[in-house]
Amino acid sequence: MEKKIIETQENILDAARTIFAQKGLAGARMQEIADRAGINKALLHYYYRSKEKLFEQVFEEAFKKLIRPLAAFLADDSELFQKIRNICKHYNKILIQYPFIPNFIINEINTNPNRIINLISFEGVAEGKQKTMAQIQTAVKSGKIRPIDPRELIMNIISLSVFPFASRPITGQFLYKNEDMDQILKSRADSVADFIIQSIKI
Amino acid sequence: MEKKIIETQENILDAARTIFAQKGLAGARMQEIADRAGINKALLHYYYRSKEKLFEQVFEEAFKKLIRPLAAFLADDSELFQKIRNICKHYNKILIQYPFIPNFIINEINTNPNRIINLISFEGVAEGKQKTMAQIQTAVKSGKIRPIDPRELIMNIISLSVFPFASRPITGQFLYKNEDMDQILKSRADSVADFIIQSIKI
DNA sequence: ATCAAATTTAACCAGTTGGTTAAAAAAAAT
DNA sequence: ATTTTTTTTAACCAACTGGTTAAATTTGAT
Repeated sequence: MEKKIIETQENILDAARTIFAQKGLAGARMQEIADRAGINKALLHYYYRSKEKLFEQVFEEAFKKLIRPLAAFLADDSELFQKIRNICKHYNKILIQYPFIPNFIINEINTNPNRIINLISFEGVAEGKQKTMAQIQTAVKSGKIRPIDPRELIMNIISLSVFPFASRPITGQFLYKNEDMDQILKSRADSVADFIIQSIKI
Repeated sequence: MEKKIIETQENILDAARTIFAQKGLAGARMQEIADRAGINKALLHYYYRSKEKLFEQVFEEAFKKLIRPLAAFLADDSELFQKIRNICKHYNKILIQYPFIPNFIINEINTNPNRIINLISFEGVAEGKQKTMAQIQTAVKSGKIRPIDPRELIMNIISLSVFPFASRPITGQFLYKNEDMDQILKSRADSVADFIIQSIKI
């Protein structure tokens, strides 16, 4: 029995991820999620009491998928340039897999800013941030890299890693008409890190 | 009489911009838009036949606000570095004014990809793109800048200019707790251009 | 004062949506 | 074979939503 239960639960979550990411909380329909999961509405409510509960689970899971690895990379002991390469490579990999997460999160937090409250102060993300910021400042002082505000550098790394995926429906059309965007986005992994390092190194 | 009409129309559009940007097409309520415009629902429908029509107007207007200046800057004859500075400065200025536009557009195109069809092949944006891409390639060949794929450079410029605004509710919380984000985003205008130019110049 | 346009009031409607319920049926566990 | 759990069926409901209507009222222009 266990397997069937887990399978159904996973079918529901899969469907919910797709529908919520595409249409948001307000635009998603429980009936559509049920259809896509291959079950009926009654069973959907049997597993997840309400749309809101289902959404929260999907949302939190998606949020963690982005913030956890960031926290991990920021907290580790790699040398700065290597750290930058690691983050770029990892975000590229994870966003190839789940390209709709950034837009999904940004949009839903924009709609309901309260949602971020439960998720800040998250699993040592603050410590990692402090650590890497200190690392950047040291690199600046020792003359390893050009002067730059640490937070701005982190912002630039995230922007370059994430935005091309979030804006794909538009920039893909605008810059790469009908070409294989998957391939293009994949190939950015290394060049983005190079772009950043080139900018800060002396 | 004319003035009142225009004033009411503008009140409606203002309200619609705010509500649609915050909640999207699906999440917005006509009643809420009417309330915010200081009128009633009957009058709202008297001016704009349907939610969809009202939304289309707001959406198209927002889309143009981002794409037109991009097309203009890409098409003009400035020297490359100056062009980069121009785009960064202009997007910074316009996004300080309308910070919710990027997320609004990205999200709504993601929800309904058909919306982009009417808006591509837009006011010579393709020509501008070609022109600047050629300019970048020339700069690479002449040894003025390091080798880089022109489209990737354009993507990086847009990413660095736009993403900090789109992701503000999250990155603001994460990187700049409780600080004056307006001031911080404003101050990026020049440093972003420097960051890019530093990366590509020889 | 008169006329036309703008705005309000308030009731109404049909369709949709999240959610419930109870009984039956199917599947799995014992 | 019996019991328990999962799933379906199908009908139902209350709340909400976009949109309409018609009459009354206000407002501005002439």
